[in-house]
Amino acid sequence: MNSYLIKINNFVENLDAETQTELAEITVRKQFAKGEFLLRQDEICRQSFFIERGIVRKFYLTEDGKEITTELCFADDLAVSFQSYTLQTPSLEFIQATENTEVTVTDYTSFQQLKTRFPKLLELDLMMTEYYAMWLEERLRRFHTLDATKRYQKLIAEQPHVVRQIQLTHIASYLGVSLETLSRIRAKI
Amino acid sequence: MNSYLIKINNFVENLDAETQTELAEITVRKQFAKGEFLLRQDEICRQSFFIERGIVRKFYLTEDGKEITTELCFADDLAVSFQSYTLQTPSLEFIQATENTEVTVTDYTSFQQLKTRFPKLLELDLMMTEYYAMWLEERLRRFHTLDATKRYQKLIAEQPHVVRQIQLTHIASYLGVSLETLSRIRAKI
DNA sequence: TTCGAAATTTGACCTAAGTCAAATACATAC
DNA sequence: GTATGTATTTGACTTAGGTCAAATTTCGAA
Repeated sequence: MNSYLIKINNFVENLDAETQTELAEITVRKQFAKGEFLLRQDEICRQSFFIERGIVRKFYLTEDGKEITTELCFADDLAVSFQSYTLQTPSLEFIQATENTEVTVTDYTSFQQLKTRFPKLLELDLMMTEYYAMWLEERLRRFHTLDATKRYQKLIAEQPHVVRQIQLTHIASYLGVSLETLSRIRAKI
Repeated sequence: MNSYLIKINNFVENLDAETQTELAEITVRKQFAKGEFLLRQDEICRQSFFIERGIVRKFYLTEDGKEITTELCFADDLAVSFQSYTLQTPSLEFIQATENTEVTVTDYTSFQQLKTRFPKLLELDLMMTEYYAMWLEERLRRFHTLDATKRYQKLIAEQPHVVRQIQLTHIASYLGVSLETLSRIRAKI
C-alpha cells in the first residue's frame, strides 16, 4: 500500500507542463512557528497543506476536553481536516505545527475549479483520497487486532522519528492509550 | 455528512444519457444466496457490488481466527474490499451475503477504462471514495470517544434494522466488543 | 412437532488499561 | 548555574470489558 505513495509522486512529476504551471499558480508557500495553528476547530478548512518541512499534528477534543491526535504529518504528507475540506463545513479538528513548519498551501475553491479543466487533477485527487481511505482502514484494523504494546512497537518500527520528535502525550493519544500506560510500555521494552 | 449520499445519488441520476448507457453495459445483475461469499480472503476484488436487495457483511479474520466485521451493507450501499479493489491486490477481507441478496456488479477494469473516457465517472468515483473516507473517520472517532454501550445505542438509533436483521455475533465484532458484553449491554438497556 | 444445532444469555472470574496522585527528570529563561 | 514550569515516570488502586463455562432460547430441517 505504501508503494501507492510512490505512484502518486510519479503521477505528479509526470503531469504536463500546463497543468503544473496552473497548479503552481494557485499555491503559496507559508511558514508556521512551533505551536501555531494551521486550522482551528469550527473553522472551515479552505486550504490543503502540503508539508515541505517540519511536523504538523491533527487532533480533536473530547467532551471532557481531552485531546485525541488523529494524524501526525511530516515532510511530503498532505494535511487537511478531511471532512471539513470535503464538505466545506466547520472542522471538528485542529491542525497545529509541533515544530517550525513550512507548507505549500493550495486553495480549495481554486483547486476545485482547476479540476474541471484538467481531469488529470481529478485523477490525482482520487488517488490521494484513496490513499487516505486505505490509511484509515489500516489504522482501524490496528486498533482491533493489536494491543497497546504492539501498536507502539509497530509505530517505532515504521516511523522511528515519531518517537524522537513528538511529545509522549501526543503519541499516547495517537495510539489510543493513556500517557501513563505508554510510559510503562516504554519502560518495559 | 449523510447528505453527501444524496448528492452522490443526484449526481448519478443527472449523468448524461451516453454515460448512463455505457455504464449500464459494464454492469450485470447477480444473486447470492444467504451465506454465499461475494469475495473471499486472498482473492482480488475485481468487481464492485452495489446492493439492490438484501444484506452483505465485510469481515476479516484475526490471527487467532476471530471474525472482525468491518462493514454492514444494505440496499443502496456499495460493497467492495477497498484496498483490494483499489490496488488490485489480494483481499484481507471476505464479503458475504447474510441474506439472499441481489447486486449490480461492475467490473473494475471496465470501469477504469470508462473513467478515462468520461471524467464525470472519475468525479463520481472521487465522491464515493470521499464518502467512504469520511465514514471511516467517523467510525474511528466513535471507537475513541464512545464506550461499548454508547456505540451500541448510536447504532440502534441510526440503523435500527441492523439489530433486527443481523446476528448478534456480527454486531458485536462490528462494534468491537465481545458477544457476551453486547448481550449484557442489551439486557441492561 | 420435535429434535438438534446454532444463537443468545447468564454467572464467575480475570486482565489490560485507565485514573489519580506523587515523584522525578528535563528544559528554558533568567 | 538556578529557578520554574513542563514532560515523563512510578505507584496504588479501579474498572470496563474480556474469557471460559454452563444454561437457555431460538430456529431450521426432517
